[in-house]
Amino acid sequence: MTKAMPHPATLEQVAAVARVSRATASRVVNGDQRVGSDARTAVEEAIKVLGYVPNRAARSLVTRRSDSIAVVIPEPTDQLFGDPFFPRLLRGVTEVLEARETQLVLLMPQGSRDEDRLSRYLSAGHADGVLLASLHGDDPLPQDLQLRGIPVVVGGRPRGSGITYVDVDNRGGAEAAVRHLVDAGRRRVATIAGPQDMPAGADRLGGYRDAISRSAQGRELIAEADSFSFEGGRAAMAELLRDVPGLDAVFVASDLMALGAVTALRTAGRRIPDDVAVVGFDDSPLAESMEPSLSSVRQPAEEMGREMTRLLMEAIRRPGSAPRRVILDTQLVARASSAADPNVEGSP
Amino acid sequence: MTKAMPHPATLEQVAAVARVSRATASRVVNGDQRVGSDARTAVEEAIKVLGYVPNRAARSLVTRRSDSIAVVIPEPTDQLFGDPFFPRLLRGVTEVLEARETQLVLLMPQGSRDEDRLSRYLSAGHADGVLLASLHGDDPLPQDLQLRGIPVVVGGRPRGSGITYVDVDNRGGAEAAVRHLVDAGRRRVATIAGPQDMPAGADRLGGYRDAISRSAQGRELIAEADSFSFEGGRAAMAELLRDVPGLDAVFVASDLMALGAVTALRTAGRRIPDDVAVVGFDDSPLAESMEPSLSSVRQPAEEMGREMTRLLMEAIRRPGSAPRRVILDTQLVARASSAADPNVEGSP
DNA sequence: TGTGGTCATGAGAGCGCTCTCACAACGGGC
DNA sequence: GCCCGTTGTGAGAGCGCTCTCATGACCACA
Repeated sequence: MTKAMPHPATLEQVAAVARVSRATASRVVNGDQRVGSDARTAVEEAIKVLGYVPNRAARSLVTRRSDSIAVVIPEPTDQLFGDPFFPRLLRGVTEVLEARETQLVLLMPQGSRDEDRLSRYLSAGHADGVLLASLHGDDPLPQDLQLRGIPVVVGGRPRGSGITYVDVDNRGGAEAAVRHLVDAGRRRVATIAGPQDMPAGADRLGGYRDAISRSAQGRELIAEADSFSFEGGRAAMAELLRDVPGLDAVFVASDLMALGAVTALRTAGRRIPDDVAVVGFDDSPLAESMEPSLSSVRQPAEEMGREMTRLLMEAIRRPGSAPRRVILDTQLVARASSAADPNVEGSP
Repeated sequence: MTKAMPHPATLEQVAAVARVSRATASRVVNGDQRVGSDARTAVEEAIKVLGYVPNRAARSLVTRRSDSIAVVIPEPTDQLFGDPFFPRLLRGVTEVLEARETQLVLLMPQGSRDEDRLSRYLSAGHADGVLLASLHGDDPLPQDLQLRGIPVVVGGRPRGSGITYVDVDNRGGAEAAVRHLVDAGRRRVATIAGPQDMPAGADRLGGYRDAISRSAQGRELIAEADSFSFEGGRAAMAELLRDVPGLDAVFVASDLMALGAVTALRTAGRRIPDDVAVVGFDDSPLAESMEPSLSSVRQPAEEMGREMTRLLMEAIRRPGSAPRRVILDTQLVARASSAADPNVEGSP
């Protein structure tokens, strides 16, 4: 079954076949311009014939680059994403790396022992840079690595400063969602906010406030859920209905919470969107699946992955350059749950 | 900001500090038993003092092992999983690799050009083995790699034979779900099956058939959805209600389809679980979130990752050993949607 | 024809490690 | 006392590559 696998071809062999020196062959492989066209074509031919692929280990050994970057995903991240945000992010990362012939090494530390190992691993220069997926709370890891001179880019707004990061425009997305509701003629737009100790939670609430302050509706109508969960959304909606029975729209800071909110609204006998319009956040597959389909704010996960990777490659190329931050636009996807109320539409 | 990063310590330096030869230092690092205790402690001390971490590139160069494995996730996989099956699988993989000091290189080929590159990359020996996440249809990749002598383990049942793979017990899980419904006193248990050209779809339907054939209910009540989607589930449920208005339970081959089915049941005025009990498959976060909460069959994603990795490491250690297959147990998580019908309970 | 410059090419060192082989020291069997 | 095996250690080759430096060919200009 197992075929005798001959050793992969070496540069030496390529050179021999092409009747040039190893140095010249190396130049061709690495795109050095100063090679005569005869030699170049001969080498290219030899590479094709032998199926030559450079040996990364040997190359790394001398260049002191690993041509790979590490993607670090700390423990509880997968809890956060009920939707495939995560595969999408990775997809974006691989897309950019692919073109750069760089490898993605995935690290998922669980517990502090793993984090130690990770720290040692990274300081040993086994990765040229590090991508840190949204960390929980005030993780010291990015600062740590930065101090060690290892390029880092964080996904999501980190606590500290001086760190390059990419975030989605949570604030702007929330603001757009609320504006959408107001523009549709809703007069009492409430929000169900996520936990305020998470940047995403706080920013989305901020966006709601921005929009309300610019609207005719004077009062803010806020219920804060203690977690981005179904039950959190349900409870917060029940609370809102008790305090503000007359509300006619609600912006919910996550789709899963929105599902909970919709359940509570149904229980209370409100029709969606006729009585109450609902907009969620994330645009998870859930959103399209709900009845009625849920309007939601879409996060550009792939683009986030791409942008993080671009910034990291840049930081690797130019060590010591100033930290940067990039905020990516979100996009409101309007669906049935926030369709304009036919009774109200048209009235001033 | 960027601290001058001194070169990481080399084995040579460790040897010098410990006053032994490089060879002896190497023996200690690699756990060779034949080292005197004096030398051993001296080297260990030196390693600690210098913060020595072996250079993987140099090691790989001579051992011809990469001490890394590739995890390949072909394009459309993320569509399939609305739930975080995928992060959980990777978590399991990293868990095992961690202990083996092996790296995980993630590859997400998109399109055939990427697959070519991937093929070349892997044949160049840049990974000691390959983990293939559930592939779509009859991907030739596993056979390909196997022929090239590269150890492969596939997640999910592949089309061909002679390949080591790990799968969850789709059939058994489905059978348990249906049995659960029958045991709860349901008399007309239907199923909404997934696409039959996917192994998971076919196996889950097989499980339903097994259970029905062992039950008092003679007739199989089957509707086949054309995809594992919300809409597929909704349409199939509507069809079932038309053909078999008297059904009192339904096993749905995925949670997302179950959500669609529940919607259709509601529209038809059926109460859940009083009139119709529902059980899904996947136990995604969705299941717990639904109203009523959805009973579902849980897949051991982490364990799948762990087992795949174990098998791969084994295959790497012993090249040419016989292909193996491992089927992991699924677990029925009973929730409100399949609670025993109070009207029926107790009656013979 | 001599001189300086550019350009293509090759020789060779050396990246950090493992592993084979040689060797010294020692102990026991005859 | 001789030979054998065992055990701990070191010397050194060499993995496949990049990159510096030297070399020789060629051209332009004086």
